[in-house]
Amino acid sequence: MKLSKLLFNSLKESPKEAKIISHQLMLRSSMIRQHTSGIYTWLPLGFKVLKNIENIIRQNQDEIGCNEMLMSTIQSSELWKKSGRYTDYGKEMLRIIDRHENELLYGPTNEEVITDLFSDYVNSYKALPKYLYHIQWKFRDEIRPRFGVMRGREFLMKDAYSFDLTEEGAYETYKIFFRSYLKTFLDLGLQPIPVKAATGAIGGDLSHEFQILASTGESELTYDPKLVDSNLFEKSYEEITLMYSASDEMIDKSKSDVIVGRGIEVGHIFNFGTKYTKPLECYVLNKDGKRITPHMGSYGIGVSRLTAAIIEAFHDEKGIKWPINIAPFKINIISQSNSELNEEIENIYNTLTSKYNNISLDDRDLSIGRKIKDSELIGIPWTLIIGNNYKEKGQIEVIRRSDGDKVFLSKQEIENFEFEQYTP
RNA sequence: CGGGGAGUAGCUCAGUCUGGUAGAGUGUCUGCUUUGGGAGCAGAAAGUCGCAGGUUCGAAUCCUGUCUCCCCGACCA
Repeated sequence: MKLSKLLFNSLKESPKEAKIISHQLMLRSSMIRQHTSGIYTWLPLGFKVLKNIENIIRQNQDEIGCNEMLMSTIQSSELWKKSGRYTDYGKEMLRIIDRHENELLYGPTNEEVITDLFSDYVNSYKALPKYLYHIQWKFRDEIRPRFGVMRGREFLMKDAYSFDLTEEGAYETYKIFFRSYLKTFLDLGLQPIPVKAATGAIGGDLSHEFQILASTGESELTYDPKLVDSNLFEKSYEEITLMYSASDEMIDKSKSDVIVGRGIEVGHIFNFGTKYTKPLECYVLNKDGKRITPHMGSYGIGVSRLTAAIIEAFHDEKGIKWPINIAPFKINIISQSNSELNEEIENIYNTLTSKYNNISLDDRDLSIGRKIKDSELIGIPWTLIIGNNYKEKGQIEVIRRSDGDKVFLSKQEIENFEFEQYTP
């Protein structure tokens, strides 16, 4: 994409409401704009990042046989009255009355809707287990929204729901999701710490949060340092859960040899048995024709929060440093304006675009210094400068955002350069 | 919800104490000069001073009410 076409306006100073680095950088780089407290418009750059994260999550869900679907944002209150949560959920729930005086709500989560749907569509034990998910906007009327999209009221969440015939089956499913979550966060370039967690309003007896370590994180956690391991996925569920970790309300004060830190909760998984299937009268028939109440679990990932969490993990004083598979653009080509090289540059841009399909060309009429600053702020993994060095020596300067390393390559070499081999 | 703070130009802020009719930096626009690290010069546009009411000859400034936003704490992906 040519940056002259992009709705984008970098800010030198950060708006005063932004207190944490990810919020500041998201505002300065035109990723988001606040609409009202805890509610944001995703501008083109932020939206690209959001979609990239979403796709990595989607691939991982699909890998474990999860069905993607899309449930509505607005729900009827009826099912919530059946499950008992219409009163339990309290003021966090945004309630809406339609013109016929019907009570509706903006969904904060989807256990009721999915259980009702499953109950209608699945009648036989042969269909189990089934995993369903969607990626949809949620609304929770937080007491105090803060830190930009880190704690918004409206947020994008991937929520999956599993249905198993037995408690044992549900436990096996829980382990599958547990491991899939580790892989998802590692794919996103993050180091997840799974911690035993309280189950809160969702209910149930088994639950893990997935935390990303960050000093600005909202939750306190303690963990065995061995959990910080980029090969964590190689270990089994049992091996991992033997290592100690706990979120604040579960902390065992007598423990030693553990690290106390702060984290950003980016995922949460629950195993809650028949908590919803029972009140909503969801059942399937077993081979004896007897009614069996399925065991459920639910599995959330905060997609919009992850954009902020990733920035918290990858930034420096100059701006964001996106991992290459999340970056809004992989490569940004910078040139001088009014250059005689325009045709050459256009060629290089087209060649790289056909290879990587996600390249930007900064064709704005600005000084080269300004373009470099913007490229750093936005956090594009590779910046190519086609300027004096190219004119004089045929060299393109290639700068890697992660560490600032530079190499000078010819036009020929650029076409064969392995840009994908990149970790921040 | 309790405690604290703030609303003045797109952004950062001064002006409010002591009332006299709107300022700076940055960004934006135009022209010229520039072009390797947020360039220089000249010119321009841009704000019903959050909103409503009151006091006053006169209100960004004083008074009353109200709305919004932010920060600290208790809940959550």
